[in-house]
Amino acid sequence: MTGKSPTRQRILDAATDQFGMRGVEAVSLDAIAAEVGVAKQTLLYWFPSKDDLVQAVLEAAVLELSLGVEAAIRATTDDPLDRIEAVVKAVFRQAVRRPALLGLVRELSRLSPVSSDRLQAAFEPLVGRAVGYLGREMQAGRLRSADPRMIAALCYATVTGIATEPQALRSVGWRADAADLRRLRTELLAFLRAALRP
Amino acid sequence: MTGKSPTRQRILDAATDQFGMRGVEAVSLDAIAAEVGVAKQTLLYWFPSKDDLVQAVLEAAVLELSLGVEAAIRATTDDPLDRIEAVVKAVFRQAVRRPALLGLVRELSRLSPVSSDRLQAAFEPLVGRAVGYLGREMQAGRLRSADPRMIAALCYATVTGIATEPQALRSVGWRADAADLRRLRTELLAFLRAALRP
DNA sequence: GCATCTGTCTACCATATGGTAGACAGGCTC
DNA sequence: GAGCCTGTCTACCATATGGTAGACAGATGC
Repeated sequence: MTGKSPTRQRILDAATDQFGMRGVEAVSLDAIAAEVGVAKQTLLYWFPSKDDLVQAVLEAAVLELSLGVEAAIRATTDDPLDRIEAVVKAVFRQAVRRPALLGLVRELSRLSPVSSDRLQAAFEPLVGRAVGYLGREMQAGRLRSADPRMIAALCYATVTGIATEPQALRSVGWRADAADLRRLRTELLAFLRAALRP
Repeated sequence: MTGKSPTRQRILDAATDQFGMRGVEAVSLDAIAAEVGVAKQTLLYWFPSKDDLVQAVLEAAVLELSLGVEAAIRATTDDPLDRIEAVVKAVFRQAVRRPALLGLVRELSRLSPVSSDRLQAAFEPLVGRAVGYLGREMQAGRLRSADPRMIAALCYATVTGIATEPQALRSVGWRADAADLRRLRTELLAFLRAALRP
């Protein structure tokens, strides 16, 4: 009943990937079960309904993202631009390791208002800290002065957009290999630095 | 058989909205028909299959976006930052008038490789012009020098992210009313100017 | 007046989907 | 070794979905 069953974990992983890449409503329980190599009823044994599965996926994803970001923040200097760079790199690292993670956030935010509220509540601590931090650094003159909530939104939109739209980005000539991804990350960091410098 | 039937147009509009907001696979033909106030068979009369409807929606959306952007470009000065601002404003205007338009692009890019290729082909002319333009302006020293393809990707990701994720943005304190949207657009323009200035 | 065409509808159908009921195999307790 | 718990499965079921077949009402042409 705890979270330690390997079957449960494999279901969670597969669901995260498929939900994030194709959308929650577009993925059937059968599809997830087939990918795991298990009967649908096994899946419903671990997660009594699709909604339970979605919620479990959400919690795991938020935890994973939060831990990665917090670790990145702790491991860097005090300079806000360095910190932001560290966070972006951490998010990118996770997006590479598991491309569906950030897409999942968007998918979940579009389901029901209930689901959207759950998502917002789950991310609130992380977001609150980020907005507070940006505000203080702006006041201290170490970042271009602006509305910190809006800047957080812009950074979020840019990073998420880049990290989750490989298909869409192909239409602007992006090649979707590792080298291009690295160059894109480099450009993104330069872009953010240029936009945020005081 | 031409595109002038009002019923056909209403179906197209409703499908654009629903596909863009909820995802193509998550929207049933019955749901679209119900919103239009028509029987599903009427829908299948105008668009023989769901895939036909998706393709028609794609073509109409690309046309609409392209026309708006081209008009904005023609109506502005030669300064690249002004031009970019005009394009962003045009895209925003369309995103406000029809919130699903940009979301639709992302949804379509995730369906099948076939659909993704159609999308890329449809946007190629517009994107090609934009990348060429950015490259020339960078060479002329009127924009910060960088890889124009990457910069196009970043601008696209930022604008699309902002314009299509109102739900997700609520988690960073965005309020989703008209005033907040205007402030967000203002910040976005300042952000882009700061990032692109030579 | 009558045939044809156009646009919409009702009646179905095969399949897929989320979910229920319950069988079964293996291990644990006593 | 009898009973129970755990994890997985097969067999169903009600509903929703994309799509087909064909009826019907009104306009058009001759």
